[in-house]
Amino acid sequence: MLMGVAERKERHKEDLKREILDAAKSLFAEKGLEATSIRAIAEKIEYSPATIYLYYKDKNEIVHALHSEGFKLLVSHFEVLNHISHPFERLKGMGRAYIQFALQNPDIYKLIFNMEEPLKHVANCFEEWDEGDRAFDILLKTVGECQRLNYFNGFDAQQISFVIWSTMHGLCTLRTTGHLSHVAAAKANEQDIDQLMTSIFETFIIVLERLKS
Amino acid sequence: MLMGVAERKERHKEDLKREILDAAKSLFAEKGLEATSIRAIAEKIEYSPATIYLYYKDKNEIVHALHSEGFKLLVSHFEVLNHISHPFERLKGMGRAYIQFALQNPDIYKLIFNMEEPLKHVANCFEEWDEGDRAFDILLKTVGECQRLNYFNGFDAQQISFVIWSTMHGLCTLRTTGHLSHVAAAKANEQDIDQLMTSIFETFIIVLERLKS
DNA sequence: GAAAATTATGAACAGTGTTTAGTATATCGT
DNA sequence: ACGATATACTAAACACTGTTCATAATTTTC
Repeated sequence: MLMGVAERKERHKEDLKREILDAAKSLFAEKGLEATSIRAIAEKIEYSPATIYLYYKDKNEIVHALHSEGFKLLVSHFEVLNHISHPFERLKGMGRAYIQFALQNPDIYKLIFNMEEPLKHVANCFEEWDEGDRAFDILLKTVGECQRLNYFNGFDAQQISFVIWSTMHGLCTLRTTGHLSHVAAAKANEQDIDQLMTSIFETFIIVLERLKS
Repeated sequence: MLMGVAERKERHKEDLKREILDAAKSLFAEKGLEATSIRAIAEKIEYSPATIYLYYKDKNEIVHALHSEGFKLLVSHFEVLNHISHPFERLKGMGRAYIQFALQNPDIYKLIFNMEEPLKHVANCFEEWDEGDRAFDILLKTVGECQRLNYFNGFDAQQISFVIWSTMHGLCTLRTTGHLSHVAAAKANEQDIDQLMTSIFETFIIVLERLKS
């Protein structure tokens, strides 16, 4: 077999993996995770269901591929903010990026955070969540830099980082599951739900700012 | 038909509903939500799968019954704290109760919060989430009382309530999905995960206390 | 005890993820 | 160019799932 041919086939193979992933992503976004069948993905890319299994071991592997991709996207959103020199301003930017990511990719967000990962594969887990750890490290580092400017005085950087992550994650989760909208509606708060979310975020920022001594 | 007989049958019917619910709850806790089949529930109570459908319309109705029960349990955990006169102490108690509830009933917790409710039934939704709204109202009221003691000065009670809910919910969700453990492990923080969670909670309490003017 | 109403079920339907045996297709050495 | 070989693909089946429905068993009523 010629060298070039092998490459072309390899490329084609990668292309099909991408096609599968894209089809899966769009169907997940449209119908949800559980409601999307392998057969539906296969039909979308005009292949037999069995073909999917030549490119991905199972449905979980597809989910994890999207998981990994989603995380890299989130981290890339963070890295854009590196140019902001003031760490607290950067922290604010990260919060906004986090919210934006959750709102723009609600299904990927749920995929990443709201699902207990299949405990099985250990090796994979490490690889996947390296991204997660990196994201947390960026947060931790930023909080540390803030402390040198007298933010979060007297607090442990890691603890504060966990609190911040919890708050942002909780807010996004309540939003994407619809619970925020529900309670807001019950409180006759008819304003735009995203505006409510933004104002909650801003309140949180003010809370954090008050921790500056 | 005698009057007493009708009552007895009605009681039996209620008993079987309970049996189904208990079987479902234990199986959900053991195997998870999606992994538990109607057939498995039926086998556990030693009835035919079809029988389940004489007592519950669908699997969703079973889930919602547990949902409703779980919420009432949470609210009851809150109401025990009514005797605490100092509102901020009561708020702390609520936080602890919330965490305890999430840790002791992780599957019910996920059921309530981490699932987008089937959008279908409107009437049901209202009933179910009355409990949710009540829980939020209790929080809101407590925050309001705190403000009269100069806590959260200059903040809107509703906004602060949402921030508090977000933080607690985020913390519990990160815990029950295993993400907290993962990142903590990566940070070589080998201490007990529940202890970590408690200390994050305490840090959050200190943050809130700093908002007292 | 017979009739009527209630309660329980076996079997089936349409769907799921996944495996396998077998078929096309493309590449290879000659 | 052709037969052999390796690759890519798929139809069919398996063991599940939630759910329905006609039928059977049981209980209650008269």
